[in-house]
Amino acid sequence: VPGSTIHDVARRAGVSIATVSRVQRGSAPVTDGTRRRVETAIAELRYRPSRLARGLAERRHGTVGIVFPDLSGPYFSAVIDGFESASDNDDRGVLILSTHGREAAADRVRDLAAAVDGLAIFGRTVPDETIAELRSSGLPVVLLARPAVASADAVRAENRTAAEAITAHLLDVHGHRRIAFLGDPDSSPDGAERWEGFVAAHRQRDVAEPAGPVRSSYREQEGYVAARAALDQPAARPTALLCANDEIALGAYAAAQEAGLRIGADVAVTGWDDIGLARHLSPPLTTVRQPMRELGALAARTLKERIAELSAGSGVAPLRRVLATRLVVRESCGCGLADRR
Amino acid sequence: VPGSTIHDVARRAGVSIATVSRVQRGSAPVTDGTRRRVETAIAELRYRPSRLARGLAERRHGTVGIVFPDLSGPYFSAVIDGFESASDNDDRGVLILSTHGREAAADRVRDLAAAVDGLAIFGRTVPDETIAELRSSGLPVVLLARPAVASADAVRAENRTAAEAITAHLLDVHGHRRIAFLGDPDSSPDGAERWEGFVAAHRQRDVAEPAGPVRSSYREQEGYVAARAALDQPAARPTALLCANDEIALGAYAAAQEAGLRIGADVAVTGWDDIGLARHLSPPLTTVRQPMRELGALAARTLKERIAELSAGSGVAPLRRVLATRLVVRESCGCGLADRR
DNA sequence: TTGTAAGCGTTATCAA
DNA sequence: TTGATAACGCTTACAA
Repeated sequence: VPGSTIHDVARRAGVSIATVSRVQRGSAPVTDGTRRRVETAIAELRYRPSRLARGLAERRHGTVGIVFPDLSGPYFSAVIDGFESASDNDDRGVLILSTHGREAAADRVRDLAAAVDGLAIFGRTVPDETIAELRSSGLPVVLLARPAVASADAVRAENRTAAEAITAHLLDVHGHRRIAFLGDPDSSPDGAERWEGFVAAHRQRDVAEPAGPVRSSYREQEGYVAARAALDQPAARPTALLCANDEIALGAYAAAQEAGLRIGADVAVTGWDDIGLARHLSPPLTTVRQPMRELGALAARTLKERIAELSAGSGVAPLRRVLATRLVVRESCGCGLADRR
Repeated sequence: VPGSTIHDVARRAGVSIATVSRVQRGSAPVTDGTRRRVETAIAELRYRPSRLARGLAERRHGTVGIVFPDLSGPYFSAVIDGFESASDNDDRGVLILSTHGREAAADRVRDLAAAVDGLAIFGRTVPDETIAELRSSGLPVVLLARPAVASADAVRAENRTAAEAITAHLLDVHGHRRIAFLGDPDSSPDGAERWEGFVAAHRQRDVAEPAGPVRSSYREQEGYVAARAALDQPAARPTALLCANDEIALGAYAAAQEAGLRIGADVAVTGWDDIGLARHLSPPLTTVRQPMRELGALAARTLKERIAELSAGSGVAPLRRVLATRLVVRESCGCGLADRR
């Protein structure tokens, strides 16, 4: 019985559509007999209320959205996983959008915004003004891995201190004096903060200011190219490569091996994220672990709360949450060299 | 001006709502002057038609859905990426749902079905009858990595022949006679077919029938446990581990190393999927590559076509598409041992 | 406890 | 070229 409506059910059960509505959402008392008749009709007709119609009447979509710059790679996948899991408990649909780095993103995001009760927005996918606009229309928005803006909530993972820590490790423990930063401070807020921490660690010590970043997107392929370029400086070849994420580090592994350099011994390499593969590499990758799944989950929970508040009508200050990250020392930095096979 | 409606715009522009609708969707000719007034009003009010209302009137949701058993791991993430990319070109929202292996899945899927114009369903997330029910309600459904059912379209990657090929490689090239299959034929159609190919390869040759599968989910952790169990048979320790996916193989790597076995030399290990990390392992993993991103993209394109046909009203036979997979021989099977560092 | 009817914000059909 | 107005399928006062 394809696409039966509330009217079909009402007719079949010999009641009004109001009663059907009451039965199926339990919003008001209904006599046992009536309820049974309605339930039977619902079952027989396989009736499911139209989400569109219900949403229109209730003035809510029953969905939340999440916007990414890109969907590939373990990082985003972990965030989605966390976001979906947390939303799911709340029986909300999850709409997902990737801007694919396009410029026309703002428009698609506005489109998406018109289809959800709340929106999580990642990094630099849309300009600040779009976010402000969304907020001013009353839509709950939580920002991910991105500086706070307007009255939107913001959750992110700590970058600066961890970047200082990993740089310090290279500088102090292993005595490196020429470390190259592989990544792009301009492409993402995360990248910028990691770069800052990197520079700060140098300044806090009495060592030469580091050279500018060797630009690379977060992809392995570009990481490889950047690492080659960095390593191809006979005069001042860096002795360590601090990569802005693990995928870049992967590219660096390949480049180093090609150059006949042993990772850990001849050149140190570090990553960021601690994706699943990091500990399986040889040598295992020293990196910074960030709680990606938790990031997504927290965003979803925050959104849920805000949506609830909207009807409750309380006015809480925007959330600013920074999740802890932690240095994971393995062997690619040069630690535990003796253990290497 | 939060949440202005078509009426607000009409009032402001001094026209009827019908005219606003015509202007903003270009469905009928409108005088230049009128158009301009309406456009101005739209801009000033930042008007965006409600998707709910529009959907109700147009009888379409403007979204497609995709259902997974699980969202973690590189495999699903690649499929999502492909699916989203292909849907995006069509300006459709993508609703994503993970059943998390729960039994109550059917109900959530039916829920989701009430919110989309088409649905892609993965593996064994819902029972056949649910699929038939969905189809009979007229909803376009495409099945992923799953046997065809009812009138739903189905796309999947080839398993059996590839499983035969990789088993043959182990049997013929490397002369193994005791190969353990790590995975669970009962948990997914893919797993079942891989197991069948594995057994078939044995039967086609004059070798002993393989032992039953060593059960393992597709997770690294369980793969590790299964590999330990397999390797812990002093009497008849297998000389090769054929894993149902790369993550299980990862667990097998750990187990083998723990047992003091050199992978490739003392024990062969093979995987399935060719996830990014496979070639970065040491030794690099011999596996079967399947086009995961393409699988998702094809599902999305198929859905799009079916949805278009629905209004056009043509009645094509359900699609049955099997994407090619291919054996990727690296070193974990024992090949190129001399090159090993 | 149940029914009637007024929305919810669009699209689309008819007239004018 | 424009404007009324009837759907679209549901929720929810308000009456009975």
